[in-house]
Amino acid sequence: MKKPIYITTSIAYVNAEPHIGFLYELLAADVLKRYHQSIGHEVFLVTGTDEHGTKVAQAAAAAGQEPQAYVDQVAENFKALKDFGTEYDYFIRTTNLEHQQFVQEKWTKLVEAGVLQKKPYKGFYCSGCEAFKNESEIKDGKCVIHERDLEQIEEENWFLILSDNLKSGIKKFIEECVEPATRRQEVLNVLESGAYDEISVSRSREKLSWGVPVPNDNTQTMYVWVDALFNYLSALKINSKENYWPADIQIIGKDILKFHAIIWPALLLATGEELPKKLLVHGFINVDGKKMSKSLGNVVTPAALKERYGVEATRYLLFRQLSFYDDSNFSWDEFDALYNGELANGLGNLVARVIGLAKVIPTDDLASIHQWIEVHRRKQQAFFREILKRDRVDFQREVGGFVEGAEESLINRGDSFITRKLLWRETEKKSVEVRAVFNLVLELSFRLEPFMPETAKEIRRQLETLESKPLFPRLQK
RNA sequence: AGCGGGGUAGGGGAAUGGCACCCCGGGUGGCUCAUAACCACCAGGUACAGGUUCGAAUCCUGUCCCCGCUACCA
Repeated sequence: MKKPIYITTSIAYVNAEPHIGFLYELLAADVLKRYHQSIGHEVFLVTGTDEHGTKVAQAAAAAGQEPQAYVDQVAENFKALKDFGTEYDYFIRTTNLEHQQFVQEKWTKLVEAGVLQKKPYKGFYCSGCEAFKNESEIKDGKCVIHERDLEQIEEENWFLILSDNLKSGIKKFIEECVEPATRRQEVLNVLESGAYDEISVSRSREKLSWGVPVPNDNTQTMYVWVDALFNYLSALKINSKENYWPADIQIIGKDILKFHAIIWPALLLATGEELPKKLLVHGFINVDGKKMSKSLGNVVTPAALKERYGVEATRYLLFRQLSFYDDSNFSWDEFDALYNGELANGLGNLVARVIGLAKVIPTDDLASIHQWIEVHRRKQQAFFREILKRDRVDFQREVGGFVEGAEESLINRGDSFITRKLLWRETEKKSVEVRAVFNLVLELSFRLEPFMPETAKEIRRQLETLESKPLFPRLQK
């Protein structure tokens, strides 16, 4: 029996409401889960929230709430992304007591392994970065990023020490598991620069009170990343599924690559755990060319997309318009154009055409539709197996329903076929051709199923009943 | 400053050394089954200057320009 597939997203930091970047990541995990399930794999998908840290405490204070009450409330907003058909199996929260206990056990192990050491530390601390800065990051006594004065701090902190041995294990991991290749190179540079040879992984309690206490050291709180990264394992422990490790696919954003490609494998190697098989790194979504931010007021929320396009079309549009592995740009106009062009005029219209024509397929012929469906299901399974063998799934292409090895979509092929064969004339004499295009739509429904599961089922329902109902009504200006 | 990403048709995006492709928009013709939808054809493109190569959007060097790593933020 093959080990079940374990897929994770990053856990979202709860100092703000969810936006479409996180939804996109979660949807990608969901699509991969559906690909695997459709070929018979068991899958466990975990997402969740990272709820510790100074910024969360500050956000709570700003909202006039106790941190726990605040995170309880925000976590619900992230859980609600299930509305988008994201079938996660477990939602991990780092304030979960079992998780915290788990992290403390791991911490103790890391100390025993000699990887964590407490050392007096004298350094320059930037309150903007919430990190100590080394010489290359300081200019004229100021942080080069924040251009603000640094605090000189002398205190004892815990450090994660990367031995040469650990580093070579990390390097191997990066070379084999990080996708896409540009990210691989980027993070290899960081590893080799030595900037992460010693990482401060605790903060004094006064500075950071909202976090997991360091075991046997009541002066220190764990750095949030140590706490957060272990969620991928604690989620399994909590569900008694430890045997699902190592993760098959971990999906993250490019901003947290260093933590996942350097610190995470270090923690795993040092505690004798296997490393994840793949780290899939996505880019960011800009809005009208600018980064999404509260101050610019250009944050696009999942709810806004859902309201305009509905869940199924939102899933389609995010994957079709945006480039998963690179940064890309969101604009309402482009989404509208794509919705009308490919979903209303393309897919929806084609299904309606075919239903109309299919009335000439002899009834006893149509009675065997279930067999046709099974044929297509098996055909798609073979295709999906091929897709999953690739280093990374090209979501943008797959969601477009392209014919294998061609730059033509099945939709265009169907429309073109109907027109060339003039299927609406003397239709009763062309039942062979009608059946061909009918089957093409069946195939399309399976192809799109990981992205638009409800639509796929609805297409098959309409084909079985020959009852036409617009799938994607045109958007009016 | 440093690190990283990028510049592809009028707009937006693909293309991991091998026919530059997709969506929107423009033009011409066709069709009227279908959601005023669809089909065919046409026009139009790799920022600039060199180099490597049988072959470069892709690799190398240089120039110009844009963006991210900067509160909030994936």
